[in-house]
Amino acid sequence: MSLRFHNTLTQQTQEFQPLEGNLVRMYTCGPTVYDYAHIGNFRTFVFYDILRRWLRLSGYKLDHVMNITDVDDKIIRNATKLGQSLKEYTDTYTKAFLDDCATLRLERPERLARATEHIPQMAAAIKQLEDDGFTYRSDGSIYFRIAKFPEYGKLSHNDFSGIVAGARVDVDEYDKNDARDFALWKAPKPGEFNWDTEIGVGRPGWHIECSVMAVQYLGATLDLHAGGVDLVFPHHENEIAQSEALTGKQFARYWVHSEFLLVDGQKMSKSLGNFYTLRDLFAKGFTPESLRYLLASVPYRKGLNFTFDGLTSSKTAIERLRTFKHRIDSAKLAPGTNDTVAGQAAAAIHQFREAMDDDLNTAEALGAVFEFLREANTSLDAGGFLEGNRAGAQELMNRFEAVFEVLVPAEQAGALPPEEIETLIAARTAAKKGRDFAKADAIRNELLEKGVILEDTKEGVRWKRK
RNA sequence: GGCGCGGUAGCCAAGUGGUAAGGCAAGGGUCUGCAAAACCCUUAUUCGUGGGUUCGAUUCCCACCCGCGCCUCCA
Repeated sequence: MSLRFHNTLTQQTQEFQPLEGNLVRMYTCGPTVYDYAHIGNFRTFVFYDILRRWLRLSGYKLDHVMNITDVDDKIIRNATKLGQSLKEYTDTYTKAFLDDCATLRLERPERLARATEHIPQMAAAIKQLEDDGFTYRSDGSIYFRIAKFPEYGKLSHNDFSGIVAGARVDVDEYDKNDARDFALWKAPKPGEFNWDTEIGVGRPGWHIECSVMAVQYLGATLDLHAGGVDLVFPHHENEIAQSEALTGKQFARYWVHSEFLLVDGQKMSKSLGNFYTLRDLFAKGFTPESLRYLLASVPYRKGLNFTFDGLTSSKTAIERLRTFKHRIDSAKLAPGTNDTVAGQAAAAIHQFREAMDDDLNTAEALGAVFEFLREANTSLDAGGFLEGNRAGAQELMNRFEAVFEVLVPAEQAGALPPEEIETLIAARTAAKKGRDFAKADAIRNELLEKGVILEDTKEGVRWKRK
C-alpha cells in the first residue's frame, strides 16, 4: 500500500498525494527561541525529521519551511531584563537550537524563516485582511474577526457558532470584541520592541507569521503542515482562518500532529524538577543517539512517556543493532546464497516499508528489523548465512539507518584515540598468546575504565566505546 | 462541561473479527581461559471495567472508570 497519514482535518488516515507531481510543499511549526528547547520540543522535531526522511525515501522532493519565532512576550521580557537587543537575545537560542538539531541528526528544512525578517510582509497581509473586512481595531491592536470566517473550528472540530459577539473578555492584556478573536497586530507598548509599518506601529501577533511565511515561500496551498497537538487550537486554527481569508484557497491539505511527551507520567515542568534539555541529558552521560532512538521509536501519534530507563534500554538496543551491522559487514562467509535467509531479508525490507507507509509506524518498522536481526544471527551462528545473503541484510540495515540514523556513534570529547586502543589490544593479544591471562585481563580492564569495551570474535578482537 | 488522544506482560510497545510482533529487564542454558557478543529456552489463557453483536472480540457497538492534551500565544 502507499503512504498514508492521519489527517487532523478529516480525522482519517488518508493516502498521501501531493498536489503537484512528486514535490511536497511542507511547513512545520518551529521553536520560539526564548530558551533552550527541551526534550518535549525535540519529540516533535524528531517527528519532523522522520517525516522528512520517509517522504524523501518514498521518492518525493521536499520544499520544507520551518519558522523560527523570534518575537513574542517571553522573548521581549527576557531580552529586556538582560538589557539585550531582540536579535542579540534570540541569536543565542537560535544557535543553541540549531546546534541541538545537528546533534540529534535532524535534517535541516530547505528553508528556515525568522518572524522578524518578515514584518513588512505580515503588515501587508494584515492590511489586505483589513481591506477585505476581516478585522477590527481596538486599543491600537488589530484583531481577526472570526465571525467573518464561518469555517472557523474545522481543524479542531469545535463549534464556535455559539460565541456571543460583544463579550469583552480580558485575555492577553488586550480588549477583544469576541472571546475567540485573536490578535493579528499588537499595539505598541512604551519601552518595548516595535516596528513602524504601513498599518501602524506595533508588533505582530503569533499566528500571522506562519500564514505569511508559508504562503510566501510555498504558495497558497501546502501539501503538508505539521506541529505538536497543542498547536491544533488555537494556533493552527488561526493560521487557517488568516490564510484562507487572504488567499481564498485551502491552506493545507494534510495536517499532521505529534502527541505530547510526558516525563515519568507527568507533564514536564520546571517546578516538578522533571524538565530536561539535551544538555541536561548529555551531562548525565546519555548519548544523542539514545535520545534520538527513544523519541523516534514510539509512533508520533502516541503519547511518549520519557524515562531514564527508556533511554538506557534504547542505548542497549542500539548496541545490538551496531553489533549486528558490524557482523554482517565483516563476517567471512561461505559462497552461495541461502534462499531462506534471502526470503527473510526481503520480507523484513517489505515489512519495514509497509510499517513506515502506515502513518510512520516506527515501532512496527523496528519490529521488522529486530526480527530479521535475530533470524540472521541464528543463521550466522549456524553457518547458513552465505556471501550471497550479505547484500540483502545490508540493504535492510541501510534502510533502517536512512530513517533512524543511530548506528554511527557520536564523537566524544576526550575519548581515547583509536591508535592507542589498537596498541593496547595488540599487547593484550600477545599476553593471551603467552597464556598470561592476568595481564590480558588487566589491559582489558584498563581499556574498560577508559570507556572501551573489547569483544573477542572469530574475526579477531573488536572494540567499541561504552 | 466541549473537543481530541490513549489505557496490551516488570517497563516501552505493535497489532488483527479467529485466538497476542518487537525492544528492554529478569532467570536458565550453549559458546568463551574468563568475559563480551551471539543464539536457544522461560516470563500476558490475556489485551482498563461492565454489557451487547457474532460460531468466535483484545479487535465492532453501547455505557462507565482512569490517564493525558487543548479549550488563556505551551511541541
